[in-house]
Amino acid sequence: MASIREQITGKIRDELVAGNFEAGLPLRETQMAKRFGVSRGPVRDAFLQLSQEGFLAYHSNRGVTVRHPPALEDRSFVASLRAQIELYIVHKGFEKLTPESHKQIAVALAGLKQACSDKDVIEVAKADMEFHRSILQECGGDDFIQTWRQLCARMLLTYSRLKSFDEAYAEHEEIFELIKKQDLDNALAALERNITIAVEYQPDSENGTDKD
Amino acid sequence: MASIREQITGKIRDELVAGNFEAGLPLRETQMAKRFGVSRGPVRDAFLQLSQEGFLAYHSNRGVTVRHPPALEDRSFVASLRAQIELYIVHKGFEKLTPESHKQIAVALAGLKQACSDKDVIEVAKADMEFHRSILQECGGDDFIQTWRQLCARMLLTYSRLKSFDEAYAEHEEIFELIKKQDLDNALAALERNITIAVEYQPDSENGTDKD
DNA sequence: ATTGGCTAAATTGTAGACAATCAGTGTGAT
DNA sequence: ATCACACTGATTGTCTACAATTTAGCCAAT
Repeated sequence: MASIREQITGKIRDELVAGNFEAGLPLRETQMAKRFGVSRGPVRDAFLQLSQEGFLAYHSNRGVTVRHPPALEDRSFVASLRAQIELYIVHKGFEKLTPESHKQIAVALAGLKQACSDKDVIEVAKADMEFHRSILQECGGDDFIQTWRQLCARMLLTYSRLKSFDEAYAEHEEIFELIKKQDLDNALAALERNITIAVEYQPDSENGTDKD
Repeated sequence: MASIREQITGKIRDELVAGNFEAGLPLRETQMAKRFGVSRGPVRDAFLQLSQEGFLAYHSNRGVTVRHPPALEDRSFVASLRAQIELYIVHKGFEKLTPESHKQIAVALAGLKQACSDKDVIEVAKADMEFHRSILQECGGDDFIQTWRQLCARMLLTYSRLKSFDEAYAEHEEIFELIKKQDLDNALAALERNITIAVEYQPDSENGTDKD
């Protein structure tokens, strides 16, 4: 069973991805603790972790605030870094994939399918990441997952998929099929398209960050 | 004045960079708390933060262990990502640099000079990072500094400069001079050389990481 | 009107005690 | 001999209370 800290971290992260809190808004330890019916300790830990993950900005003695999404001009660079990491890991670990690996990825893909058919944007965003994460995991990319997560966090703060749910799912299914067929080159190309295309023509225009 | 958590985090990080703890070694909250004469709270926070920074590996209910350095084959990729971030930020913020910015960077450079003349490897490593950090800061790269830090952490776990202290200093001084001269192209080239060259021909051969 | 410092409320930072969990060890049944 | 299971010591996870810090409002002095 997951610890309270992990549960709290997940719940707050979900709300941040969902955009329930506007950028710059301060989150109070007491407020969250009361809301989830726990003490401030785990909430504090969650705030610290989410700050490190890039969702919150931490200010000494003044608490945390919801971090602003990256500037418009930086988003494609973030996507580029993320794509490079995924391509590197998949390229490196492609050989090691077993039928068991495929099964794990298939589970994640099924989650995405469900989320898409439910038309639940937040669940789609989470399932999208989980699909990619499972691939990285199976390719033995543990060493880079933390950095990858940070970049994803930056992208998730502005998540708004342009494509229809059906198209979104189809893209990922294609990636999975190419992986199963062991067609490395086309799998990498499909991955790259999927990552970098999502960042174009974002409506949002906020920017900046904070740090003490 | 810095909070206890920040002080503890810094001290432990220094020791990790210094290589005082071998990879895989578990660090105990009680042990560190006693050692620094504080309660477990701040130590716990420090462990959590250092885990996110990439220095420690966190295991649910079982504490943290010193993380293994990246596999030999991955190190140049880490360096490449780090270089891309620095080049991107400097390229983007070069215009914004003011005489005051130059002053800030000069301070960091002076710190490096001191560390080099003291021939203190750990201090050099820290001053090296601080020099680069100050440049990124002045170029307005706050948004990427966290990710940059993670990559640096991965590199620092195997820090062992091949060049002499004098050469190391000279490289950074050159970067600074080119920045002052506003020679963007050569500054970027010098930066890239400085970052990517340091990673070649490392003796170490440890690898891997852990995650629960 | 503006600045400066004082006070009080809200909030984060730290300490210490207790609960939950895990790794190892020994014991007994098969 | 081997496996299952309870027990124990060590360690992390959580809670509550208290200390330190910041912020905002107020009042007096210029």
